[in-house]
Parts: sequence; C-alpha cells; structure tokens
Amino acid sequence: MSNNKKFVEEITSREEDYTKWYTDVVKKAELMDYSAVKGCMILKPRGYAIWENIQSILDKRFKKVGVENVYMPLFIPESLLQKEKDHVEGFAPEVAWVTHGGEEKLQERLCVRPTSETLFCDLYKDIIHSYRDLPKCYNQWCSVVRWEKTTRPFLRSSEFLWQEGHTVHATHEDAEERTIQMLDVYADFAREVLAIPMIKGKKTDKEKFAGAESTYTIEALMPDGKALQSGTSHNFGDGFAKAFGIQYTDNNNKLQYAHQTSWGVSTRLIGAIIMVHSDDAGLCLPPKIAPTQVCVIPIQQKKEGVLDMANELLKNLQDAEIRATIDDSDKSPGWKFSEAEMCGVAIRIEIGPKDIEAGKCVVVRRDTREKIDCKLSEVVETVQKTMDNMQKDMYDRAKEYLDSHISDATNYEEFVKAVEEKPGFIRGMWCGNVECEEKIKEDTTATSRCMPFEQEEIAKTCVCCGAPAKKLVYWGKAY
RNA sequence: CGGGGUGUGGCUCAGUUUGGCUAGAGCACCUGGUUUGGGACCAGGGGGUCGCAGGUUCGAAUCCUGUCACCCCGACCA
Repeated sequence: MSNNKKFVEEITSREEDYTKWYTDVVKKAELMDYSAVKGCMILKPRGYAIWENIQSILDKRFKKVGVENVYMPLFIPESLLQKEKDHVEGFAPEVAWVTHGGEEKLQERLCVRPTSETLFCDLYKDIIHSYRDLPKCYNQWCSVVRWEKTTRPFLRSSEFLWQEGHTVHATHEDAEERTIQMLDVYADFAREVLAIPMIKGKKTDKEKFAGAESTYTIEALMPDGKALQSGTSHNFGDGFAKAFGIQYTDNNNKLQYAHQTSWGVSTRLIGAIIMVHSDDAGLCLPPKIAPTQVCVIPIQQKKEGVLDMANELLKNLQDAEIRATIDDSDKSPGWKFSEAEMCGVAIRIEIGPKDIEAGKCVVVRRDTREKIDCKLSEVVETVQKTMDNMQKDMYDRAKEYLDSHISDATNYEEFVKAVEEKPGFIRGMWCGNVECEEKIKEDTTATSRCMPFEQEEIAKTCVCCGAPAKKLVYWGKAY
C-alpha cells in the first residue's frame, strides 16, 4: 500500500493548495468551527483536548520551576493600560473596548485584555516591598483578545487561549536568567512533546515585544517554508517597574526598582503541530499530545467474539493509562480507517476473525501506515513501543526538514535569490541597523526571525548593506 | 485597512446572465434489510424560503441599495 495513495477526497492536497489543505484538515478533523463573531473560533472537543494536553504537561513543567498560577481580570481600565508608553502604543491598534455597562456609559473605558502586563504590574506594586518578597513567579491560563484584521484557525484569531507568565526579580541578572529558563522550557516541550524542533534566539529591536528590553523566541519552520513564531519570553528590565512604581527595599535598606519578565505560548502551537506533522490524509499528531492515542477497530464485528475481544483490548490499553477508544459503529472498516487517520488518532488496532483465530491483531501507526502484527497478549507493550518510535521518528523527520531548509547568504544578491528559491530560513550576517531589516522586508517580504544563541560568523559584512557585521540572523518569511 | 472571491437543507454545489410552475443534485442524517481486512449496497423517509435588512415588481434565490460573515492576496500583528 503506497503512502501517497489518496484515501479521502475531501482534503485538498498540500501540493495543490497549501492554505486550503490546512483549513481542510482543521475542519475535517473537527478541531474547530467558526463562530458568529468575526475572527473568533469555537474549539471543538478534539481541538480543545489537544490544548488540554498542552496545558497539563506545560503546567507541570512550570510548577517544577517554581511558577504559581493566578487569575487576573478580563478588563483593564484605560488609564492602567496607558502607564507604559511603548506597551500601549504597541497594542492600542488592536484592543477591544468596553464602553457601556448595561445602558450606562462608563466613566472610563475598559479594554478587554490583549495581554496582562499592566494588571500584573498593578498587583505587584502593592505586594512587593522587600527583597524577601522576590522573586514572584505568577502565571495565568486565560484567553486574550486582539482585534485582528485577518484571521486563520489557530494561527491568528481575535480571541485566543494562552498562558502568560509574569515574574518579578531583584536584579537584572535574575530576570535574564528566568527569561532564558522559560524559553528553554518551551523549546524542550516543543521538542519532547510536540516533536517540533525550534530555533532559539533573540529578537532584533524591531521585532521585540512592546515594552520589552529584550525578547527571546522559539521559531518553527512550516512545510511551506514559512516561519512560525511559536513562543516568546521577554526581559522587561525595570521599564515596567519604573512606570508602575514596583520597588522593594534591598538588604542594605535601599529602595530598588524590580526587574520583570513575561512569557507565553498560545493555541497557535496547535497550528504548528498540524502543519509540521499532518499529511494529505489529514491530521497526524505526536502520540504524547494526541487526544486519542489508540482506536480499536473491530472488523466483521457482528461475528461471534470479535467485539468482545476488541473491548478486552480496549480495556487493557485503558488500564495501562493509554488514551484509547473503540469504533464499534456500523460503518465499513475502510471508512473507520480513513476517519481515524483524518482525526489524528496516533495508532489504530485492527482486529477481526482472522486475527483472533491467530491470536493476534494488527497495530498500525498513523505517520507511516506501517502495519505491525502483534500477539494479543503483547498489545500494551507493542503500542507503547510503537508510540515511542513514532514520537521519535516524527521529531527526526521534522528536524531533518528544518536542517535541510536552512541556507546561507553572504551577500545581497545571494540573499534575494535564496528568499525566492529556497523556502525556509536564511542565515545572513547583519550590521545591527533597522534600515537593513526594513529594506530586506521591503524587497523580499522576509523578516528577521531571530539572532540564534549559537552565533557563528559566516561572513564579515552585513548581507544587506555590506557594513561590518555584528550578528548572525535567521531570516525568513513568517506567518 | 486595500484588492479579489463566495454566501442556496449539516456539507459540496447547480439554478442567478435573460425575474415566472411546488427550489434541485450528490454526500451526510433517520428506518428496515443485506454487508464488513482501505470511505459497502438496496428500499423507504425527514430536512432548506435561498447570509441579513430594505427596495423595485402582479411576481425576486435571480434585479437594485445597504449590511454581515467567511476564503484568498497584500499591509499589520502571537
């Protein structure tokens, strides 16, 4: 059976129309639906389950590094939002405003949070007094609203789910350490759980977060060659502390401004998972994040004993903490296979009279469609091993794709040509001037994605202007 | 926010140019039966007032005005 064979007609092939393929997969796998409100999406059970898995795994990792969860209000008074100049300028164009309570006009407009820096700062200024109060590491899981001009499922919606961590530290060094630590948490999570390799690095000033001193990012590469900013971690220095008056008394009885960070990932990660791993048959998910890890599909289920055996398998899997279901509907087996593949079931188990007679079943992994004969007594072990292999192979394939789509450019001609001809990241030296970033964007639509932690000098001069180079930058077209 | 496109049962669409019978098809759904190793088949059945609001007309899915939503391409942003 060829992997290229098309089993379902409803999904546009990636080759034919990549963006259409993406929305087809999202719709056919029933991850989301559009709602009555522009740009707002409904997360359906399967889509929300992916988010719940992301949430529960990340949340544990946050707590391991000393983060506590809180919940902040949905609304921010206009005056509060305006306390930090860069911040308000960055977000003003895309905030939603509440102007009325019932029929009554509010004295002061309330903005629906686009992010909650200002609320956290307003809290921190009251609860931090001494160096003994530090650090404070709070996080919240919530949704935020940004009035987007154009939206796409998971990649950009007007309201989206995320987590935002906000920490306060005594020194700049402590804040920097936390900023990097959380970026590492994200990158490790992406690699180990989502099977997505990330480029870690620092944003240029032009691309950094509104109000941040420095912004770090993890950038993933999508199969269409575009970069997806998948998580960010910001060091605010003492900018917000000064704007909001967050001060503490140090151990020399001196008043000091605090140093802060913030960091977040959103449901956009789901968009990354979909694009990086899925194919023309539909959604493909790494086992660790898949809502359904195993679907048992009985064949000729009306025959004596088939359903019983299928249910016994199901129970064994569930007892072993594997997220397993059974499809005992009266659809044909072929339909069930396609359905399972479309919906991102990591592994399916086929079991019919022939198998039962031979004391076995067939374990099929979603990513390669490889069929593995498995003794009935060894199903749990085989499934676990297959999931491990699948998780690893999916990462390896994504890594190989990423590595093979990074090219170098040492002068502008090479650079422009690379943007046109080689989808993916382009490494190029940069002089540090925003004018070069702007020119590159103007000429090619590519932007600076990040300055990677692993710096290398692949040329002496800026790829754009030819002046002495300061940094190696990953460039690319971005979502 | 600019350019282009599309809105007709749950889905994909035909019908709109040139207004006119009771608005169609395939898929999905329901009932019964036969099936079951890559989207099975037969028979019967239910469901739409044509995105929404106005207008023109004896008559509007079809023409006009407005509006909303979604998709694609740009600019902006996670």
